[in-house]
Amino acid sequence: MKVATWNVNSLTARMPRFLAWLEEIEPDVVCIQETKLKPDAFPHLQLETLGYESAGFGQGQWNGVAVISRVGLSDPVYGVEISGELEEARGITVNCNGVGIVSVYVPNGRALENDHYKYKLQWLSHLREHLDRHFKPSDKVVVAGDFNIAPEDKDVWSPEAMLGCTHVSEPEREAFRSLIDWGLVDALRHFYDQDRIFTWWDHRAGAFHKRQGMRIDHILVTKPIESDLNWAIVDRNARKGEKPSDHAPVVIDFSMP
DNA sequence: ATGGTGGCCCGGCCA
Repeated sequence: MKVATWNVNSLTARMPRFLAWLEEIEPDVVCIQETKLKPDAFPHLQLETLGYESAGFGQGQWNGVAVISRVGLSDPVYGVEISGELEEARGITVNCNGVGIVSVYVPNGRALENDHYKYKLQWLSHLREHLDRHFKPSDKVVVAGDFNIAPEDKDVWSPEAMLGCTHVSEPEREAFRSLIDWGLVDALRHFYDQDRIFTWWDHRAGAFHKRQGMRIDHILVTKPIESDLNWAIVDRNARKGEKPSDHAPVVIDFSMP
C-alpha cells in the first residue's frame, strides 16, 4: 500500500501538477494539506473518474485538508478537537482498507511570541488526544501531513539561521516527540537515519536551488506498519518545474500481509 | 541589510 502526503498550497492552483503526479506515482492513498478550498468545493467527482474516493474538510481561503484513496475510504471524522464548531480545517481522519489515516496541517506558529505559537502547541496536544480517542498504538495508523516542525537540527539547512524561530523550538520538538511516544515512528527516518533530507523550500530567493530547505512534512506510522515498510522517499521532482508547491510530497510503501 | 515569491482574491494577509 502506497501512502503519500503533500501540502499542495492550493489544490486549485496545483490541479494540473497534482493530476500528472497521481498518474506518475500511482499512490493508493494521498493526504493533502492546504487545499484552500471552500467546504463544498473539493473535486470529488473529478477524482472519482480516476478511481479515487475522497473526503475533504475545507473552510475557504486558508487551510483545508483531505484524503483520497483508491483502496476504500470510510468513517470520516472532520477535525481533531472535541468542541470544534469554530475549528479550523486542519485535520481529517478516515479508514482506508483497515488502516487509520490522519491528514494534518499543523498551525505554522508565525513567531515564538505570537499567540499563534501557543495555538500551535495546543493543537498538537489536541492531536495526541485525538489519537487516543480513535486508535490504539497496536492499530494500523498513519498520521501524515505538514507538521511545521523540523524534529532535529539535521532537518534544517542551517540551524544557526533558524535560531529563535518557530519550527525548531524545543516546545515544538517536544510536542512532536510526544506524538512519537504515543506509538509512532518517523517512516523516512526508518530508512534514512542521518541524511539531510528536506520537504519544504521557500518560494523566495531560489531557496530550492540553494538547497536551503527544511524537513517539516512527515509520515508517522504505528509499529504494525513499520514492520512491513518497504521504502520511503521525498519526491523532489515535484518541487521542480512549472508552478510547483513550496512542499514536495513524501511517499511510503508498506506490505499488507 | 533588506527583500525576495506565490497563493488567496484584488489590498492585505498568510506562508
